[in-house]
Amino acid sequence: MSTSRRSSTETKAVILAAARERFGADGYERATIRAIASDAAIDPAMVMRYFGNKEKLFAAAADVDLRLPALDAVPHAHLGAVLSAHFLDRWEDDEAMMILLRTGVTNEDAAERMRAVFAEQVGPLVARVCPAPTEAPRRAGLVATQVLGLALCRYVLRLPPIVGMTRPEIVAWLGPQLQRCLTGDLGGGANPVG
Amino acid sequence: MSTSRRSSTETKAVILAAARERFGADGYERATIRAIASDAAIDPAMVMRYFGNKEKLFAAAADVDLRLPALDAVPHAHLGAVLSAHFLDRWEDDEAMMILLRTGVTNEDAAERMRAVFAEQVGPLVARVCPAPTEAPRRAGLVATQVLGLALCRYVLRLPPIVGMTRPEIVAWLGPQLQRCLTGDLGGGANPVG
DNA sequence: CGATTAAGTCAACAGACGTTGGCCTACAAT
DNA sequence: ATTGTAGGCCAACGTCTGTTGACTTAATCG
Repeated sequence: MSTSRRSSTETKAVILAAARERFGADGYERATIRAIASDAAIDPAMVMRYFGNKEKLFAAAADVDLRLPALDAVPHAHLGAVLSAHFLDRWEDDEAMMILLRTGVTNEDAAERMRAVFAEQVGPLVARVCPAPTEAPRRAGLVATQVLGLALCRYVLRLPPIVGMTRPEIVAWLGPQLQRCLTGDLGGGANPVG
Repeated sequence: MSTSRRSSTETKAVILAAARERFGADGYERATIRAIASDAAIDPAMVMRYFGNKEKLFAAAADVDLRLPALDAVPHAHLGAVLSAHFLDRWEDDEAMMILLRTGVTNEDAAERMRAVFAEQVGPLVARVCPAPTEAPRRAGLVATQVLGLALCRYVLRLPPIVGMTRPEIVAWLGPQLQRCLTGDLGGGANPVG
């Protein structure tokens, strides 16, 4: 058993897993092919054999799907809460999210990918639930602002007060925030302070 | 004049300016000492002479002061608006902000620095204006969430809908957001959807 | 069995990086 | 004019990076 060889697809998967972990933890530049290969207990040349390139390996590792649920059945008043719980889930079990955030800040390809994710996945969803269709892109962008801001502070910068918040606390906070992004006043009205 | 030599402090300043630009544009790893020196029209060895280290050069370049105004005279209802305008100003004319954001995502030293900025500069300010002093750190963290989320999407990832917002539009949007971070309900109450 | 193919290793390349030490060269004081 | 010194340049070091090509081993098939 210990001397048997892995199948091609198997090793490819192992490499990809190691790559996701390294890219997510270290970002694009500091995640070296040698380190990824070492994590996968394999020779660096194998990585090149299967993925051709560091860039292509990254592209494969940073493939993000938000898996946004269809929100048609959800009452509009609960959209924010549902979305915030969903984003929190995705963020905590899909390393690709962290990869894109960590590398999108330095790498233009990753930044473009991030833009595409929000334009193609969040945009259409927002379009179906927001009052004026014209406002959909901006509202999707504001959702990005909220989600990425929280993820940045909690998972990347690890600001203690934000890390210290429990999951329900975050949902309770982020829910209304997202709700305002989706269906709230965009800032044209009077000062809504009370 | 063209053959005259610069003074020590002068070149040091030139190097620092070039370093700020490069760190801000490229992040820590991709901003090479050679490139910085080239921008400053100087030999890489000079950078070492004056700053000793890449790390020390970075530390000098990433020195951030939010220059937060004293908000004691501002009516509580306008705190969000004042703060959002101030942050927007700081963000657009101090490259150190971008440096910290770009590098704090990959570099642990920069992340620590970012944490310190919000704990030491935003924290005390929030403590003086928020209802319960115990909540100050968390509220400061939430402010960070808002400010960094917006800056990330607008200046780093360049999400088109967010880039397309005018300055007044942003202040009009961010103001109430910050207001809620400072004096609003933290999420303990009932569902505030209308 | 022998031959073919797929999976994996090894050693090395060329380039870029941070960093170092020695060598100029312009200026100021003697 | 001669020295001293501080600002600046050059060439090189050791290391790490992505990447390549030739080699070795295990499984498969005739």
